Amino acid sequence: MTQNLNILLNGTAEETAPRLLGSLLTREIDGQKLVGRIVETEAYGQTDAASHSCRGETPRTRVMFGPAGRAYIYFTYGMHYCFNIVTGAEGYGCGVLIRALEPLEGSEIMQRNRGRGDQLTNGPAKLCQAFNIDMALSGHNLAEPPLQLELGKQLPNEDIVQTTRIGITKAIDVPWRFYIKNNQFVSKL
DNA sequence: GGAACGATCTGC
DNA sequence: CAGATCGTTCCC
Repeated sequence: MTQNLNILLNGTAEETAPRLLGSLLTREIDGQKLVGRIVETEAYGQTDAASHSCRGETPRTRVMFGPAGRAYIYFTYGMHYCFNIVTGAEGYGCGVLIRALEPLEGSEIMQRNRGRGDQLTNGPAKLCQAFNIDMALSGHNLAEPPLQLELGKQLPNEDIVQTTRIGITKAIDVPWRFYIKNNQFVSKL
């Protein structure tokens, strides 16, 4: 499994982002298990004005420049966490933001974590709250519990929509957002 | 030291 | 559409 991740994550963020669609994210907390299927991703590259890594390595972005297959998590707007999968070669800062999941297992716990019964994982900060992902998991190796990535088989191109990214003010024309066509758990259509 | 600004979400 | 709310970055 670890070897498997390395093969896929060797690519750049924009190569990897569409291939992560359909993969599973498993979270274990207090003996409970949460599972979600990745349905929306965004790529952030090193030479990308919208990326945290574009000005080089800083204390905050250090994980992005580390080995692929780790979790780059950041805190934003004074209250939200977002979760990325680091890709690419060590020393090259890029990653894939996970924007939405389809809940497959443990949705009752996700509801409790979210404090509501709907909109559990259809947004980057929402899914972090549902999966209890915060800075404690920064740099975590996603081949290991308690947060694991299990690669799915690559989806056919006709099932993937490619478009521009959301919520950014720089490089707004770069088409590095990918989501599963007709999936109701995507954050925004 | 200080100010500006978020890869967002929620409720009005 | 504005407010919440604070760490990071950059400039003086």
